[in-house]
Amino acid sequence: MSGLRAQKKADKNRRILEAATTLFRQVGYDSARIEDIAEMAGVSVGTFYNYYKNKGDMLMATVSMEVEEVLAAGDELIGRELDNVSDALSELIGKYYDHSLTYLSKEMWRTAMSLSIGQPETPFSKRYTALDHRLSKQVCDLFRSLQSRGIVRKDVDCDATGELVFNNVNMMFIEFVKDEEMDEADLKAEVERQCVPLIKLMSQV
Amino acid sequence: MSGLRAQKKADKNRRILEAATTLFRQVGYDSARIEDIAEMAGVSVGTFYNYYKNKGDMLMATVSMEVEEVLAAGDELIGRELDNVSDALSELIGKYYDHSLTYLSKEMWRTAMSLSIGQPETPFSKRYTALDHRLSKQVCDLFRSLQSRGIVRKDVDCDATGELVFNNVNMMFIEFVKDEEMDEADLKAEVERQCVPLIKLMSQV
DNA sequence: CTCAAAAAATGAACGGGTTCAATATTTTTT
DNA sequence: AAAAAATATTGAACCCGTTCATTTTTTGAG
Repeated sequence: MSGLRAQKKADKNRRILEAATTLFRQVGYDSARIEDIAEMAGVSVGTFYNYYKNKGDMLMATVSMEVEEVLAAGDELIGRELDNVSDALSELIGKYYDHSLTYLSKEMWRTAMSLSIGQPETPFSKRYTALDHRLSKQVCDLFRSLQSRGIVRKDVDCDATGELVFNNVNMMFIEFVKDEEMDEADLKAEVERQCVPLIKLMSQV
Repeated sequence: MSGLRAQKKADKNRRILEAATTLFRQVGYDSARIEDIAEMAGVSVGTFYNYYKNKGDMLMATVSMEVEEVLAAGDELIGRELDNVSDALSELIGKYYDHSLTYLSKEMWRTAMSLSIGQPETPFSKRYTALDHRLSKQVCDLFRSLQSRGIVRKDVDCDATGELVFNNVNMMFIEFVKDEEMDEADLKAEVERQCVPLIKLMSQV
């Protein structure tokens, strides 16, 4: 019987993850001390560090979950037959933004982004960056899909434009999480404002 | 004689700033301990905190200096009479990037950005964000200047497009400072690749 | 010059993330 | 089933940024 160890491990892993996400949302990422998380999970501080490399790593589990779900929703959208760039993009971006606060608070997003920029060599940062790239790629894919159906001009470079749009969407999202006052409607309005001119230019005449 | 106090204060301020920037560049921001900075400046740890609110605040002096100089160079450029969007933009962005590592290392930039996102309510973040906005505004101004001289199409929204381009330039700069391998040429090539299609679209036909 | 008030300097102590040597538990071997 | 080996747990100790009560220095009034 060598299942005992694996069983306990899985159980503890789950309890730690649960305790951490609960506390992050309840008292905020910064105020949630490792000691508290460990206590709530019924393990010692040392054990916490056997399961997660550090506090930031705990976030990645949640960030990953959030972004994976968003990516899946996006793929579903690309499969559909949309008939103009503006609506298609609005809907894709809407899915990104609507989902963004499902598991994560603004503070958690800020921390994730902050870690990803501040410590680019960590696994955390590399995973975060990879997720970002997949999102960026998805915007490119949407454009390509629309282009193949004659909705986007043939001479538009879908990769360049997709990245351009995604970078913008992402930058606006950073402003969004930096500002507790800003709500989703404000965010969407800002993106709309900045991207509309570009979309007009790339639409079939 | 009440100049003694002010004199000493200015002197210590200078010594602390000098020690900090030296150490930040010499051993890196993270590895430079407050204790070391204080010792090199010939003051105590407590005194360090009388002069700067915290470690991150030390960075802002340097970041400010860097960005102010870049902004001045940019203004000079806008004054000149350039005759096509692509060259004008390349030159402006070139000025941004060429100057970027004059006083700051990549690690220092990363830290500044990381702090600015992670702790948006601090004076540090607010100052950083304000500098960013001025840079963004400058790109808009360049476009408007070109538009008034018939080089950019009349129907282009200079603010929307300027922000779009700046956001992209900024995001590429983030990638640049995140990656120690990446050099300035790589950075410029990436921006070129992403922005060229947009520039074509906005140029006068 | 003296002294009380104001300003500045100090470093020990604190807090919280992280490490690690010692201890405990589980698995494997015989 | 006992011993040895492998694996997991533990919490005290460490590091470093930051704070704050105490001490030192400067100033201006009498």
